[in-house]
Amino acid sequence: MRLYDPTTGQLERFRPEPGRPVRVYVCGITPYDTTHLGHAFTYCVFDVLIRHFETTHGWRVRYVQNVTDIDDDIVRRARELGVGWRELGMEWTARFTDDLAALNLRPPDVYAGATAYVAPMLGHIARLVDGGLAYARDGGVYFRVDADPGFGRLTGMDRAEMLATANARGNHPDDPRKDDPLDFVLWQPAAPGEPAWHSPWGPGRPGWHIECSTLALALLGDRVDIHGGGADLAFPHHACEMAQSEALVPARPWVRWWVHTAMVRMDGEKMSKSLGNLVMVRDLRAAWEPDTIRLYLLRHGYREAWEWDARRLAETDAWTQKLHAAAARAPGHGTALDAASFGPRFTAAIEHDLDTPAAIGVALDLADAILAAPSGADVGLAQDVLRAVAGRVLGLWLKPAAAIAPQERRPWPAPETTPPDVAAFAPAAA
RNA sequence: GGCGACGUCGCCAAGUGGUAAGGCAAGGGUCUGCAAAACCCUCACCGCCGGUUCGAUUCCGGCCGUCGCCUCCA
Repeated sequence: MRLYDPTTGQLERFRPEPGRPVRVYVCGITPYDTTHLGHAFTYCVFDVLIRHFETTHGWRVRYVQNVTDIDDDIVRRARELGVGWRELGMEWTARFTDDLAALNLRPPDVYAGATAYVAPMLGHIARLVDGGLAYARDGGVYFRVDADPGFGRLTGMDRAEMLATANARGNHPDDPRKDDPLDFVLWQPAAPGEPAWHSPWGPGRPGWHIECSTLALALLGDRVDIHGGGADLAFPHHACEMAQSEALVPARPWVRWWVHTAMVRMDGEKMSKSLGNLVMVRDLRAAWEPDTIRLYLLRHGYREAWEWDARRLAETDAWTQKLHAAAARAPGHGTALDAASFGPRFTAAIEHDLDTPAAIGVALDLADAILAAPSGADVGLAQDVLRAVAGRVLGLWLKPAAAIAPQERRPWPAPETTPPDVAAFAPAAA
């Protein structure tokens, strides 16, 4: 398969490492107000990629996704709402996974909350400190960006540029605890009343970036084949992950393939929590077939930013009707419809940098052929092809939501979590 | 400012070194008591300026414009 490699800027041939499963890590959500179309787009893209690996190539895939279940935003929002941060996170995570399961997304093999991996994170942080790559100060621990000459290379920026930019933007370049404005937090000291875990540096909670490094290292080993996420994570999140992880493992590169999905816009601006311009999957589900939502997402290439457009969604519904009608047509016993060319055409589209828009086009052509076949024609084999490409790879249900049996859905597990060491911190809170 | 992406008919959008799919909208028509639906037909020299070439919308350079990222973010 040819897949865009941001380190070379070109399409490169992807293959698994011999004798190993394809190790896929996709950065998950921070659950406090999800799931908007942007989230759905990202996870849907990786769902098709993984389905293609498993179904078309027969490769074994080990898929890990995290949940940032402890975070400033969660703590803040919980306080605003007067609910527990854990309950808030669990509720939004459940909504997220329910939305994705409704859209027929394959669950990860391991779905892990950051809080379930605090202990190994502390181990990693300690190793970074011991190695001189990080320093502890006033209860916090910071990664010394200086220590990694290649820091930020993923986005092609050099250090001076990042520094100049950060300073020009007035982004806390003079946090007294940090040696360098670009240094980032590995362990954050907890304020009184906040959830906290014990650490050698005092009560606190993990920084954002370390969680993904630790989860990937713990669950996928020293190397990741595909590390994915939204394009907005490329910097700094993935740059920081890379710096940490490559300081902890010998593998170079630690990640063989970074895959970033483009942003979804609304009214010309990125759809994001902070702007509040969100289209929620939950709301769409009330009005449209799951297949329509899936097709609508996948009709956009994963590297091309696109704009939310209700009219296009409505248009896409016509595709759903066509595909459903083709899948539901009575097979017949007459002359068999020759659909042999559609499978290879479909696969060629997917193999070309996951060109889902083109792949959908092939599926629609196939549906046209099935529907246009003479009355009584045997379309059974053609329908098998349709189910293979549009069903198993694109992940469509190929039938209305009302016809989907409960046991056909693959619910996502609740993420693993671990409660904070409240007892150790409670006195300070009081 | 730096890095990156993009700029194709009113809107959305595919695509190619040899004069550009499709959808929506619009206009015309068939049908119909009128209308709707359905079906048929019509509708673009591809941001601007150079260069390469027999020939560029498609390749290269510059410009203009839009968007994204630059420690909240899928």
